[in-house]
Amino acid sequence: MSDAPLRLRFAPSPTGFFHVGGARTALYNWVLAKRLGGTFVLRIEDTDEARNSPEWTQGIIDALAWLEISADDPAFEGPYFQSRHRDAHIAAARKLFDTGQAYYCDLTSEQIAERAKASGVQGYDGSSRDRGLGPGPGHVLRFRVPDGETIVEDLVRGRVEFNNDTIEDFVLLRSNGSPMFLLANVVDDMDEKINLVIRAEEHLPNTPKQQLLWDALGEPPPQWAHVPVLVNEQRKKLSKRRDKVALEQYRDEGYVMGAMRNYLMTLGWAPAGDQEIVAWSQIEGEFTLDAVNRSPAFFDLKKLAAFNGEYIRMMSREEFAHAARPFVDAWFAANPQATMNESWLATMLPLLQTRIVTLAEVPAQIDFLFIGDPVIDDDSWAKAMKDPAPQVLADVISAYAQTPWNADALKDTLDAVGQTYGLKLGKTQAPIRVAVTGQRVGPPLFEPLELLGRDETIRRLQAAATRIASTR
RNA sequence: GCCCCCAUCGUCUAGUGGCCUAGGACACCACCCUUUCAAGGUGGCGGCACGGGUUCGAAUCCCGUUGGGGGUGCCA
Repeated sequence: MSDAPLRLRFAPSPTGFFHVGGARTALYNWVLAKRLGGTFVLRIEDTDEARNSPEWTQGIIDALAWLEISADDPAFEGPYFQSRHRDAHIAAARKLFDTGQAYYCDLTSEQIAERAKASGVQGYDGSSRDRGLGPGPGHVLRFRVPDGETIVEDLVRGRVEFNNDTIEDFVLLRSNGSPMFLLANVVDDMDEKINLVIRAEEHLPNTPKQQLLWDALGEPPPQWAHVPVLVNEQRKKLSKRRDKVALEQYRDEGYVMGAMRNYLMTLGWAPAGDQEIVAWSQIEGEFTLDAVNRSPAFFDLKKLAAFNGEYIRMMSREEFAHAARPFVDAWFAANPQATMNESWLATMLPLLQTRIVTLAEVPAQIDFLFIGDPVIDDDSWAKAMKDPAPQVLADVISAYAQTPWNADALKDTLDAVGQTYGLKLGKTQAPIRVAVTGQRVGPPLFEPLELLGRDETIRRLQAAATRIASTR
């Protein structure tokens, strides 16, 4: 490798939501840029006019920022837009044509398919190579693949050999004159002085073609590193159609950045030691490409969830309250009849921190506090209100009329009632919990009772007693 | 079809010829703790795809088989 400063790039196309696979590739590029003092170039490959849309570009920038790949960081350069370099791509194409390394071809896709069918050999057969065609309507510019073999030295996969006979004369310029990916990508890498390309393995078959282009244009190719693809449970490449791949969606569902970032890094790589949940600083200090795995990795939602729960538990109370806030606010916005009580929220939040996996679960755990009547879950009701629950309920109502109103006393009083029926506390609290919260499971019970106060608690207990009476 | 890549518990991985009776994590199961549910603790289940070599010695090196994946566009 030369002594030139390390320049990496991440080159997504703005054709949809930001993909978790793209996020992993971006992270691998970013961590190396930070680790080695290199530059991370963001290049938006917006040359597919049919599928591009400007809003996706902002989505990419926002998603990267969420992962703390910040446009404000000195290591970050860009974004550059490939579409603005069209002239350079075309100039490179012209140079290849002028030097005899590319030629025009007027065959349509249909004609090529017919010839392939007739000859039994798939792909384009190079039949226009020596026809001396110039540019014109319906003419594409094709690269004249030289004889020999192309050897790709890959930092992850080692030496990969391709016989040039297996590489067809690929298209550089469409018949409308616009440059194609293979060319544009190389010319931009050249212009931006990229010397290490880290991308997904699906690009490995493109690499000999691109390396040939570098040679033909008279520049030494960059180093390559092809990282394994991310796959679904069927072990197929993650796809936007089939799989949940939008990074934004995970963020909106309450996955936290640290967990996502840490998890993504462990798909194909592992930090030293027995710990895989580690600080970003450790990852930055340890990551190397030769330690990256070569086989595809399954993007496992369960493990992501486990990481997320772990990261939530690692938060301080303040961090957790801050992180949960948008989800609480969203719930109140959707439930205008509910009344916010900041102090109650602050009391409950710490009780939730070990009980949720995503931040989006927060509102459902505490909503009963802020609405007039809890929404009774039928299944919970049926299970909790079996005998002797009605009698327990009645006894608790009268006992709670005079108990000192604090969580400890409420617990002791309830326990005492239960014992007269030979019940353990776990059983005794069930009907009370359902009466007050509507649910059989939830956060610890006595703290919210204390918050709700004697009147409201007894009102809810009585409502439950009435409901029992009316269904008998 | 052709080209290329890959192959350690169900999953993500550690392992770079002896430290491996293969380690960790997720998931799963059991027990403990416990006001429900979690969290936490303890323990358990479970793997080097197969067949040949090389070597005193192979999860590690070589070859083959099988299996999986990627590519094969006037998409990127």
